[in-house]
Amino acid sequence: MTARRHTPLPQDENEPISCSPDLRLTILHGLPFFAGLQHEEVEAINRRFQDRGFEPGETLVHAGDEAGYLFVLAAGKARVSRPTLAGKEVLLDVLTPGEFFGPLVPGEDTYPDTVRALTVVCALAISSAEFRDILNTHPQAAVAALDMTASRLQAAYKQVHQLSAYPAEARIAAALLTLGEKLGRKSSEGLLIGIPLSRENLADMTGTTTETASRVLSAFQKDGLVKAGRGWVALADLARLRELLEDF
Amino acid sequence: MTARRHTPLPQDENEPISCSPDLRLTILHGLPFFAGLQHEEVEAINRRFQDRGFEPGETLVHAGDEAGYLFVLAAGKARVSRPTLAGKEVLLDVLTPGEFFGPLVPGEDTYPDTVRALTVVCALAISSAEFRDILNTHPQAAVAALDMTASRLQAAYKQVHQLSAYPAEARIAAALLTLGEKLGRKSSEGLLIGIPLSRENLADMTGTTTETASRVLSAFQKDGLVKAGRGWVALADLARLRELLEDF
DNA sequence: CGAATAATTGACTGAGATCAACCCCCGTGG
DNA sequence: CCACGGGGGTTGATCTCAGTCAATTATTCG
Repeated sequence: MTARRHTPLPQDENEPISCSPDLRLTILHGLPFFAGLQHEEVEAINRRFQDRGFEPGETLVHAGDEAGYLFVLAAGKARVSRPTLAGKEVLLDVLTPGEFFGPLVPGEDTYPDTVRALTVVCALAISSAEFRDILNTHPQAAVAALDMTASRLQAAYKQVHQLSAYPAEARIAAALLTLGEKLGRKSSEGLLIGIPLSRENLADMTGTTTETASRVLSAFQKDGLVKAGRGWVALADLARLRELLEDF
Repeated sequence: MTARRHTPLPQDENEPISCSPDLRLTILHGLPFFAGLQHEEVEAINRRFQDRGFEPGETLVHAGDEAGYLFVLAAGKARVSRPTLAGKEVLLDVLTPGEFFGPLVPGEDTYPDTVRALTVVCALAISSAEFRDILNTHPQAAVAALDMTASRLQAAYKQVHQLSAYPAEARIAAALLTLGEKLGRKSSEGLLIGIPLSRENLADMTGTTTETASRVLSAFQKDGLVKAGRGWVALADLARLRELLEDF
């Protein structure tokens, strides 16, 4: 028996922000990139971006496609995954507003990863060359980009470490805790992970299979560590979940 | 029978560059960070760094230590590894001249990783705050730092992907090819990997054990793909190694 | 209500970890 | 020079975690 029928996920908390022109400026101002800049500077930068909206599930870019544009995620969440030759997908990251992806140095000619919208997404697109120009003329933006990239690098290192050293159970616990930190919101079920999260997704990000993810999650649920249903997971006992990680 | 007795590694090609004061300027000028700057600017920057030399095997920073300084690797090579609670080490990266590590944003208070010199190393140390100041005032340096970090992020993603999707044999082949690209030099044995590389090292970076690394390497050797001995590996047949990777 | 998709559960299998014995270098000191 | 010792490397036997295959049950949606 699962914890509750229907999804407890805010199903249309579709953040009402779309890509409407009048909101772009506000959004840009709020981005860590341009936090310290003058209004006129942001306006000038604003003109250099195109905006594009995406529905949940839509693909922003497809791995292998020509890397025409660099995207800055203005609103919403997106998943970055890399396809395996065997047809599987490995989930590498979840992007939140302010983060960017795409060809940073002009040499990269195809996207290595597929990026898909998890919620309603507003993305700002720009050519690699123009983005570099902005970075070169606005040191704060460059430093902000560096900070974000450095923190993503740390997250990736953490993932490498865990994949190398931990068994499946611990990796899934770790993934849940990371997701909870990044995307968690309080709910009656516990710390609810704020994106649709299937067993398959969880398997993709921990290097396991749906079956293993399901078994581990069932075990966790029986022990009262999590509550889970079709497409969602909530963390019911953070402390014991962390504790479980220590044992490796 | 191994391919050859004694190590074919250039055992004292200890790049004669030390941290001597008169060479620091030259080194700084050569770093991608400061490539486009005026001589006077580099001189000013130079004064803000301390230099520190390390012998092969010496530890630059230890995981868990207070993250006092940020280091820029001026000369030599160093390995970045993260210890497991179980006492193992996962090799995350090999740093080459120009790359940096340490607390980039002032919040990071302890080093997450251990960094050890692989060769004679000259490192330039600076406080996080001062480094940020340099980045803020020299956009090109910030963009260079971003480029390096972005490329390390890509490498880390690649590693995550491989750990999740490939079996041990393929991961080892991939690791060898990556090392060959980054550290390879031509030799009579083939493309010789220019750092001491034990089976254990290889295991650490591919999430396997010494025994598995040894078995796989033996198999590769029997097939003429590599030549290996105590502490070194050379790639004898790049094409077939790459081909082997395709089959997954 | 069905049809489609997600999740669960069980039985079987296999890649690779673990445990253990042994060999080879290579440095050291008598 | 040789005896010794230790660390890296190899090889084999066994065991186990998790992947695979397969059947069944939930849940959502048209």
